Amino acid sequence: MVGIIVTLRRLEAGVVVNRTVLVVDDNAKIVEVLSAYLKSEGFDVRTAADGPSAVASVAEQRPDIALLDIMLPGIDGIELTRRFQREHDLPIILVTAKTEEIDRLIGLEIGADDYVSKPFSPREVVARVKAVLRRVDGSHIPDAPSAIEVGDMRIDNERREVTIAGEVVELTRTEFELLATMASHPGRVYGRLQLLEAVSGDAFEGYERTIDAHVKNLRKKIGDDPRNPRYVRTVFGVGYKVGTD
Amino acid sequence: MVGIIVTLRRLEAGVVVNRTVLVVDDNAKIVEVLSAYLKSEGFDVRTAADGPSAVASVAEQRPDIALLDIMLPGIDGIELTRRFQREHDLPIILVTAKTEEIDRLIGLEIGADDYVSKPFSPREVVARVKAVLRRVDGSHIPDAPSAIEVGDMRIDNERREVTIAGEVVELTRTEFELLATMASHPGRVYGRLQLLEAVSGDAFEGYERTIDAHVKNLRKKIGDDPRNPRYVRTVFGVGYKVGTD
DNA sequence: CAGGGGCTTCACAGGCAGTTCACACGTGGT
DNA sequence: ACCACGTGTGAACTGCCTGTGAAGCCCCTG
Repeated sequence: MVGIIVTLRRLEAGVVVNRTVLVVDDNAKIVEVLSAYLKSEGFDVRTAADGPSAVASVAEQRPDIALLDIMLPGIDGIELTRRFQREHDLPIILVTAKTEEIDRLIGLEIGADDYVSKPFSPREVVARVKAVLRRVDGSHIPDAPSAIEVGDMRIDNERREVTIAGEVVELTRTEFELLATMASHPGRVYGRLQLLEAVSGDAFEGYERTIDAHVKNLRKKIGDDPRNPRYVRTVFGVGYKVGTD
Repeated sequence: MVGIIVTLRRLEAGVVVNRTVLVVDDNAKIVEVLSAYLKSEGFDVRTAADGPSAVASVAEQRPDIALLDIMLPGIDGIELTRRFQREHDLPIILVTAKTEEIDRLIGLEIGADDYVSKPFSPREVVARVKAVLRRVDGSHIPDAPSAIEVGDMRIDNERREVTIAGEVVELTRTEFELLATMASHPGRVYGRLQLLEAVSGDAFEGYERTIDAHVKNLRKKIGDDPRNPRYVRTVFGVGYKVGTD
């Protein structure tokens, strides 16, 4: 069981302080991947592998937000959520193994600020962490515009929704991640390995050409012709990019 | 007239040099992935697939840091660590297959500067490489160069795009690599073998004159006259260079 | 447990890019 | 000025890269 704490910058008595995120999961790999992403986004990260460790970590120093797995040794995520919210008014994002659990949790009025179901992409988690922090203290969190526009296409990270000329386009999780990743830096070229990592969290396993398949499906849905693309351009021998030539 | 925007560099006797990382692993894919990420962060990367090759590579030219797999044909990573640290005072990051091995290794006081356990994310590795280099020589490591300017030509690595006086010039992958490689050290002369390696990743197969063909095509696209070049100059009997005379 | 959706992998086809060759031209040395 | 050798160049050839449809697999759903 591992817990991670992450932070984004915040102004405190005139001093710039990184936001701290506590990540709690017993899967070391998940913790590692999330840590890397959160750190690269400017958060400070602390980790815990089980319930009691998480409690100790929060008691020692209150993080700005906690990411809790539900299945946890010692004390489970639900109990932790109750305790942290009551005692520390801590924003919480719960991680569940099954989608259906979310409904049950909401029914139980657990009161977490957001939920993420596995499998999730690191990008998605980071986006939600930022969203919750933004919502909670309404402040300026650098980066992460909630929506990006490329031509008449609009990518809304918070709602996880893409519209073209106002029309909603239904995308799968992977397709959205692919598009959102590339659109976060329009014009920048992304290699297949980078995209594979952004989509699956691991660049080492998996077939690079899988990305091609997703790009194909994505293009079909957004009505993009590979020969004359408006949105997703292929960069021969390198990868793909979105937007400006 | 040469202008450099940003880059991962260090001043050495007045000369700008990229940091060099030696990646040693017998898994070709891992080497490939790590190389890609490290290069995209502005590092020069050399690779070796076994112990003896690594020794030869370091003897030939000392890298700034080495990334060693523990399980290695010929000479294992632990022995390499001892040798490199004793003989070259080389910063080392060890890669292990099992987390538990790390504790054992620390117990053995191998003296590596850091450890990474598989599976790891490429980002994590890059972060640790930077951290170790920062720790070792105290200097801040800036982010990867986003663009280099030579006269009115701008080479944007992130977008993989070249503009001259604001006009975009369409280049193939090889042409871009060629130009970007030479432009990373304006004024420095590159031999055909060096360029062949930079472009194909392998200097030992291929015809040197192939570079000439690419230079020809490149010059045509950027509007450079071989007799009176503004950007890519021929160094008779040696190779090519970009920029200042 | 049958159905469906989504992710991955595979095989094939077409096209673009890389390589090579041969010859013309320029360079530098004698 | 001549010669030898390195370089510029256009065209043909080869090979790699990408786009694509289809099949397999896994997980979730009803």
